[in-house]
Amino acid sequence: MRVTIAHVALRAGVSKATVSRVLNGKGETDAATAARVRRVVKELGYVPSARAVSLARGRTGVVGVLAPALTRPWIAQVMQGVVDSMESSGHGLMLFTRTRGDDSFRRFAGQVDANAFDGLLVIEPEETLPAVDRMAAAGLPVVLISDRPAGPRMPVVASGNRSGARQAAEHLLALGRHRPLVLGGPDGYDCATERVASFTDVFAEAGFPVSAEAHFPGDYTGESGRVAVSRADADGAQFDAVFCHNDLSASGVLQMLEHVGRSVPEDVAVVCFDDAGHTALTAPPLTAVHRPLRDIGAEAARILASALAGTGVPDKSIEIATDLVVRDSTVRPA
Amino acid sequence: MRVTIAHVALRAGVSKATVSRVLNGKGETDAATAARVRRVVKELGYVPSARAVSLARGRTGVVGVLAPALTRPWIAQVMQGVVDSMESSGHGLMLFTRTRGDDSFRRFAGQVDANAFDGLLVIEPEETLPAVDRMAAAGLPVVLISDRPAGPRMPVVASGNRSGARQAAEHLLALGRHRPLVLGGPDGYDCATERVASFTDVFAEAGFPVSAEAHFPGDYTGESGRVAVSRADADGAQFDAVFCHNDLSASGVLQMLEHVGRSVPEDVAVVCFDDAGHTALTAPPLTAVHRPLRDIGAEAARILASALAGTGVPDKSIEIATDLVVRDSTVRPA
DNA sequence: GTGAAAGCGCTAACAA
DNA sequence: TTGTTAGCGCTTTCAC
Repeated sequence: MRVTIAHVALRAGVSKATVSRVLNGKGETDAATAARVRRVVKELGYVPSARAVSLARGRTGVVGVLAPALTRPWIAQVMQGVVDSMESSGHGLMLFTRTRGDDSFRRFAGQVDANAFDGLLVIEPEETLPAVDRMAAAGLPVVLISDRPAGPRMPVVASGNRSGARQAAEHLLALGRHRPLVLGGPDGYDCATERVASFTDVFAEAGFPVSAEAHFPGDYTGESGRVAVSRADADGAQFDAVFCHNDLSASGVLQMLEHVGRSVPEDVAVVCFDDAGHTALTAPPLTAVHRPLRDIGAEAARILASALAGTGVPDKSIEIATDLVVRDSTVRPA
Repeated sequence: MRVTIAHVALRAGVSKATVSRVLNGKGETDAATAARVRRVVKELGYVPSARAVSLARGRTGVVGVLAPALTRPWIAQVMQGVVDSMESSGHGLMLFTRTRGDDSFRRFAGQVDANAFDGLLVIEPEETLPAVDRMAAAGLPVVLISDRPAGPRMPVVASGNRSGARQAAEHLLALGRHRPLVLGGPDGYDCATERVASFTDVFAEAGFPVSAEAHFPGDYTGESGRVAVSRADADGAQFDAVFCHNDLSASGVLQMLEHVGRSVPEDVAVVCFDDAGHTALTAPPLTAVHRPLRDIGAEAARILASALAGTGVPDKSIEIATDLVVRDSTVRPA
C-alpha cells in the first residue's frame, strides 16, 4: 500500500501535524525532530499525495492552458515557452485544445467548473473570449496571449504586430522597393489586418501608397499565397515585393513566383511574419519579422504564476518586441 | 462560497449519498427523487469538485503525457491526436516535456510519485526508458509511442519505419533511379537507422547496392541535409536520388541541390520521411513517406484509456501504416 | 514545539 | 431505495 503521512508520523514518533509542518516549513519545529522526520521520509520514500494535498489546501497547483490547436507551428512554439515556464514555477499544466469546437470547449468548461486548476492561460481566445471573461469574472485568474484587446480582468501578452510590420516595410523601402503586394487575413478583426494596416501606413507615409488592387485576401495557408501571386501575375500587376502575414503563405508565394518565372529577390522581394517554422529552409530562405514565440509563452506563464502567488499582475497588455531577420528572399548574399 | 454536495442534499431533502448516487448512476434510485436532485443540481449550478472526487475515488481522471519537446513538428502532430482522443474519453491531460533535461524529468517524476495522474503516455522515451519502465513496474499504466522495442509491461505504438522506407525505395526504383544518397541519423540505435537499413536493403535486393560513400550522417536538421549534398557534390559523387529521414533535412537537401545547380526531379529525385510540416510548400513540393501522426497519437491514447478502464491492452506493439505521397520532387507533373 | 481534532468535499460500505 | 458512518490523505486551527 501507498505510504501516507500517518506511516511517517508513526515511525518518526510524532504526529501527522508535525510531519506536515516539517515538510512545508510552516511553524517552528525542533531541529532534531525535523531531522528525524526527514530521515524517515527518505527511508520510506514518502511523497505527499497530490490529490489529498490539493483537497486540503483548496488549490491544485495546476494551471489550465487552452490553445486553438497544436498543429500550427507558432502555437507549438508558444506552448513550449509556457510549459518551460510553468515547470520552473512548479506548476502542473493541464492542456486543452479547441480543435473540436463547441464540444471541446464544453469539456474544458466542465473542468473549470470542477475547479480542476487554479489559473488559466488562453492562447488566441477568439470567439471564446466572452466565456473566458465570465470565468475570470467568477474569480479564476486568467492570462491571455492574444493580439486583440481584452477585458479589464485579464492581462494580455501580445507581440508587436504594428511595430513588426513597420520593420518589414522600412526594410523593403530601404531596398528601394515601392510596389508591394500585401496578403491580408480573413474577414473581421484579425492580427493580419493590423499587420497589413501598419505596413501600408508606412508605405503611404513614405509617399508610396499601396493601391487596393495590391491587396489580396489570405487565410494563413500556403494556398492563399499561391493564389494571390497567381492572380496578381494574371492581372499583369506591377510589383517588386510581397508582404505575407505568416510563414506558410510566404512559402506559397515563393512557389508561385518561381512558377511564373519571377526571381527572388531580384524581381520580387518577399517578407513574412512569424518565423515560426521553416523560414530558413525555403528556397530562397525567407526574410521574416521574427516573433519570439517561446518568450511570449514564457512571459504569459510567468504573469499567471505571479497572479497565483498573489504578487500582482500588470494592468495593461505586455508587448513583446519583434525583430527583423534578413535572409535571401530580400537580399541576395554577396 | 462554492456549492457543495451538502447544499444540494439539504435543499433536495436527501442525504449526500443519494445525491452522489444520482449523479454517478450507481445503485438504484427512485425516479422521483432522482429528478428532484437533478433539478436542485441545475438550480444551484452544482458541479462536483474534481479535487474531492479524485481523493475519494482514488483516481484523478487525468493522464500524464511526457514528450521530448513540442517544437518538432511531428511531435506537435502526435500530441494533437493524443489530446483529441483523451478529450473524447473524458480524461484530463497533464503535459510534461523534457526540454530541460534531468531537471525536467525530476519534476515529472515527482508528479508521478505524488500520484498526480492515473496513466502515462510517453512519446519517444529515449534515455528515460529505464525510469519509465520502473514506473510501469510500480503499477502505473504506461503506453509508449516509440520506434524502439520496449519492456513487456508497456504497449508500444509505432509507425512503420521499415515498410515506409521500402515504399520510398520502390518508388525510386520504379522511376529508374539506381544511385541514391541516403541521409542517416545520429549514432546509436535510432529510427533513422532503421529507415536507412530498410531502404538500402530494397536497393540491394534489386541489384543496386548502396555504397558506403553514398551514406551521410544526419541529425534531422536542415543543415545536415545541406552538408550532405554539398559534400557529395564536392566529392564528385554520382547520384540521381536522395533519401532523407525527415522533412527538415530534405529541405536542406533541396536548397543545396539548387545551389549546386542540380535540378529536381530531373537530375535528382528527393524523397523524405514524416511529412509532418511544410512538405507541400517546398520548391518543388516533396514526395514523402507520410506518417499518420495524429492517428498514432490518437491510437496510443485510446490504448491507454482502455488500460485505465480495465478493458485490456494489446501485448505486442501496434504499427500504424505509412503511405507514400508523391509530389514534384520525384515526378514532375504533366 | 507539538498533538488532538476538525475539516477539505466527495464516495462507498453497511445498515435500515 | 435511502441514510448513516467511515474513510480518502492531507492541512490547519487551537490547546497544551
